[in-house]
Amino acid sequence: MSDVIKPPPTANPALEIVHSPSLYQAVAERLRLMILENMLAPGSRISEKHLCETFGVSRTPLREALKVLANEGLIELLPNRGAHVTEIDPQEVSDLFDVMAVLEGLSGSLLADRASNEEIAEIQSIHNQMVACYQNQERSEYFRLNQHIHHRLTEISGNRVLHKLAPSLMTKVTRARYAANMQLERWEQSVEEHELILQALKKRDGPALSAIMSLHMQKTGDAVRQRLQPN
Amino acid sequence: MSDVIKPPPTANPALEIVHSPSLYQAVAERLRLMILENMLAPGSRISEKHLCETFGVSRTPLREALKVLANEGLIELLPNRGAHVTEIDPQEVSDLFDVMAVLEGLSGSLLADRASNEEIAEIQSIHNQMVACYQNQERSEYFRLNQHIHHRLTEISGNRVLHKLAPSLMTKVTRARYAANMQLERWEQSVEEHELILQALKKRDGPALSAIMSLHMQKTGDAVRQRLQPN
DNA sequence: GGAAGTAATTTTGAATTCAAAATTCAGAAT
DNA sequence: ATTCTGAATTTTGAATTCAAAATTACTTCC
Repeated sequence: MSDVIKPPPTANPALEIVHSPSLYQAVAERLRLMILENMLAPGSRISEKHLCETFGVSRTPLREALKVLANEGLIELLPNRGAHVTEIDPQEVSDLFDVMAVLEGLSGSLLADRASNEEIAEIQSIHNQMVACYQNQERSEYFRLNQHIHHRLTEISGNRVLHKLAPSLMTKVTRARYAANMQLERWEQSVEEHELILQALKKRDGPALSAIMSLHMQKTGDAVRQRLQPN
Repeated sequence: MSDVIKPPPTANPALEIVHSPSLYQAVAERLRLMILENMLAPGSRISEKHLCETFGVSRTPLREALKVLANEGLIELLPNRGAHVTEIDPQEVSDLFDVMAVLEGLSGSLLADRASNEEIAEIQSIHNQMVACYQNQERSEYFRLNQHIHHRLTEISGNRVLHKLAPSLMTKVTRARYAANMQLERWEQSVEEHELILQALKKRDGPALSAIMSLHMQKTGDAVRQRLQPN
């Protein structure tokens, strides 16, 4: 294997490193996505050399990215024994949703006080798109909008710590949902809950909004729990 | 400056890199502490070369540590322009305490259900030591025990996500408290609140414990807020 | 045929090197 | 004196190199 012709940066265009603020961030971003979508199996070992070739970067920025991901808990670094993708532990996923639920509750309280009319209209608009996706059974676009609306809600809540914290937790939530491969029944229920959220938001009813958003996350958690622990 | 005699690892023993699982972690740990205690002033630029000499390590592990700290939000990495210690933004500190308050609330709910008698006895013991420290006005030891009791409480709550999340937020809380340079008046009140927490825990009164722990964090936040915004 | 020990290979951790970008400094022009 | 220009220096980003540890493969012995 000495005469392997090194291919141009990478074969798979989906894996190419593009629009990079800095190289390690681009690599971290890519890795996150790969772990999220289970392209890297939980528990599997990550070969530095292999990933370097895949991404077309040297080990330095890759290893920097690995350190960041390890800090986020997506991978584990065993000293002198390489990086492993963390397993999806049902207990940890359960714990995660409990934490997310109280954070959503906080978000709801703040939103009722702070959302402007324009912002509420924007949320309504995203919600309408989501309903349309549901009716057309456009699953992945619904998923994308769902991420987006959550992101905007934490942003509009005006608590910057919450807004910075949520995405990294959401990454794990999304990973668990991928693994759980949610069903349609829950989809309908979820849309209804979003409807209730919009109503409470428009009424600016803090306690109600807080309760519903928290409950929504709890129920999502229940559904994921059920599928991860088929007992 | 070509004949500089390189000193043994480092001059200041307090800065020496010791008990390291891996080098970058040890460096990250040290840096966290230095930022926490305002040895590195908020807003100040971090010179890689200088820190390498201080720690006696090469740039590689230092830069890995910087990436991790940036991810935690303790420093900012401006591309091609170095690392800066993040400023302590009063608004962000305020937001932080709001988030911590709901997390403490969750912790309280869980603790009432899950703490064993032995664990409650352990918490009581730490609390007793804290009271003794208060009576003897041993400020720094009280501070240390306060960190410890919070850490144990999240651990005993049994929610691993909470237990992993809290320390990194606590780092920022501690940093804000250092910056605010808390006064004695609040100290007495704080001890009383801890007393109430113990009582609720022993009664295993979930709602009460949740409320008190959350309130305790909110009040700490109020005190810090007041000192950071002297208006 | 299987286990144990040892050499070769691979992989990791960390220092060094190299190139590009930013900063500093000196000198010239206004 | 001040501002502009451009070379020298420093600092950063990333690749490469080197040493130590771990893994693999091979040989020998039972």
